[in-house]
Amino acid sequence: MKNVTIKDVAKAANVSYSTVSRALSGSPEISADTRERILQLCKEMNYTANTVARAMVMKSTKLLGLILTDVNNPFMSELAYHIDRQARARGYNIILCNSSRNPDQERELFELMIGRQVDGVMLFPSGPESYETLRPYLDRIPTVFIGENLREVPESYVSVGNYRGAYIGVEYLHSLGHRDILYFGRRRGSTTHQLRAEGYAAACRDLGLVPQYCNNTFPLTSIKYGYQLAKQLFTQKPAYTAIFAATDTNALGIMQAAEERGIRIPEDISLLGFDNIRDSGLPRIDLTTIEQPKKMMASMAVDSLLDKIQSELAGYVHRILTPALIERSSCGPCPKRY
Amino acid sequence: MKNVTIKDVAKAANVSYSTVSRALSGSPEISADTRERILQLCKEMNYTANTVARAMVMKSTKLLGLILTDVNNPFMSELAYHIDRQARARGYNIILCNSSRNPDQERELFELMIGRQVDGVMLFPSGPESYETLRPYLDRIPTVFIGENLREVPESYVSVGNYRGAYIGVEYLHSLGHRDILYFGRRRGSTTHQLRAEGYAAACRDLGLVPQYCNNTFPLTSIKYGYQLAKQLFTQKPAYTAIFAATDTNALGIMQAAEERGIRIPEDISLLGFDNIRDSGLPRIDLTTIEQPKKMMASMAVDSLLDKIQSELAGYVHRILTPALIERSSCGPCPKRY
DNA sequence: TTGAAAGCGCTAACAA
DNA sequence: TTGTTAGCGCTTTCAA
Repeated sequence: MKNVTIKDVAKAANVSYSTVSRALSGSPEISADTRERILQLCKEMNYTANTVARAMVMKSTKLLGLILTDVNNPFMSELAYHIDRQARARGYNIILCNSSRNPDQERELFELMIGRQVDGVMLFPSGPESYETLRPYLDRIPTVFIGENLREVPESYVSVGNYRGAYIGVEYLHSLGHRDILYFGRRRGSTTHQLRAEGYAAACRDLGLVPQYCNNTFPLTSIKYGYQLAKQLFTQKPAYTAIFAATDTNALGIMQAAEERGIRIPEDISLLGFDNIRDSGLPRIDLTTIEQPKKMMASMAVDSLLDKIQSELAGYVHRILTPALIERSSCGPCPKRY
Repeated sequence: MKNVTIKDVAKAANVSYSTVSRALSGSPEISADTRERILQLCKEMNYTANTVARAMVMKSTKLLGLILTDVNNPFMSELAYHIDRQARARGYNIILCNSSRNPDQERELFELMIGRQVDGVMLFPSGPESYETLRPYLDRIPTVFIGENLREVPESYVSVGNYRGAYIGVEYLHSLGHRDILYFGRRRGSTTHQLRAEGYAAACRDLGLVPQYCNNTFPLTSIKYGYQLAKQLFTQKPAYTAIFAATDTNALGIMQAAEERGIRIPEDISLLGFDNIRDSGLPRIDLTTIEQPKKMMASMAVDSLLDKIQSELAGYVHRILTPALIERSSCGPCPKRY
């Protein structure tokens, strides 16, 4: 399994190994003749440049760390896919790690990334406190936060306009005739949730609606918790004709609870999600939702990070992408009475 | 952004840098005194060992390549999650790449992995021909194939018992009273599909059933193609009471087409899938299916690969895991008449 | 128990 | 245009 090195090629070509290096790097300080000869030889000998050795002297591994809470989450796996593509297009590869939403692991992973000399890291923070716990590392390695909106924080991030997304969601439901819209699943301690809830509240105010909430008291957001919350909610008589779920996962939980209870969507109540995870487009689910432009987020995250790496500037950039409404079949006109 | 090196620590501790190296590596050739002192100093100075430099001399990066066709596929993202966890538990990290089912990219990625000196690679092959096209690399770098069953090939792989899974699927439908079972979505050119179809055929033979097929003529398997196929299928009068879909994605497409046509599942026809992707457990979908034990596959893949790396043995291992039936709500007793 | 020195495969400055 | 050499940060002989 011993690989061919630059020296082996040099010996075979009867030149010094720096000449080989020049041929490979496309340096102009070499005759076209020898270059051709050497390149040819490299092919024949099956030479593959040792990226690790190069990284040592170049002080750049062309490796980017991607720390997600869980690739298995459909939102993040989509992000991961596009991040890989975009990074590769720019000559970088990805080291993927899952923090499992564990702040300790998150810290360990940063340590690990630094040891691995990655050129930068993209982080899907496990919570709003990640910024604090990772503070010591942030000026040791270029970092871009992604997904979770870290408001007022002097670090680069890319995120969707959560406030705006919630706002247009309410506008949409209002345009369908709904006047009593329940906001479902707001979770304390998540900046993203706060922003969405604020957007909802603002839209209600502007449209003259009375905000109603069903808050998520669980420590995180998942279909299961959404289901449990909704099950409880549905024991009470509804004072709303539409539910705006804080996330698609919440919406999926609501769907399940509604089905069990014989509540029809959208005939009895309209249901609007947020995120547009892959699941939401599945047959039988077909959830109307606010889209996070994941491909664009991935692009922006990689670009921001590479900018940061290349410019060595100490500054930061917040990129907020525009959310869009995806109309499917879970929202309908407001029923006459309930 | 300059990182502290072993030399900096040595200078501060007033020892040679090989002494620092010893302290860090837990070598016994050092007094407990100096070790403590140095370790303490490392902490204070925020020293993080440079893994790249270590890799050069150790000739091991502790990095594993993971080449998937698409992390965004729910089956693969689940695999990726568990592979990361298992690899990390054993001191390795993952470089993730997507081949997008493109054989050229697959080749390039192997080249890339070799250049990066990964200790081994796990490959979800883009097709049965991957084995051939990647042939030249397979003895340059330890490789384990995963997911797609490469029958009769002298390379290590981990896979599920596809034949067996299809067999128990038919048995299950038979036990519900079904006698006319359509096998849906078999695709030419996929070994996995061949094995499943053979298992189906064998079970039919053993149970005295007449096999019926609806083959997938598209170049790959997806919900969309499953839907198109099913839409076409449903224009004809059914001669079956149950459909065994070759994959869960096919089954999801069938569900969509059935819904459009007013065909109820499982009242009118029973539907059985294969894979147990995350989608299948979603509310409203709740597909009965044959499970691929993904966590176990991930474990086995990592373990097999590390075995191969450590033992330097030229042999290969095929690990075939046992599939299991996951009962949900898409299969029911055979209706009296149709 | 510690230090000195070689070397991993490569790039780049300097010489020829 | 080509060769020589130092050095990236580390591990590991070999000497002291």
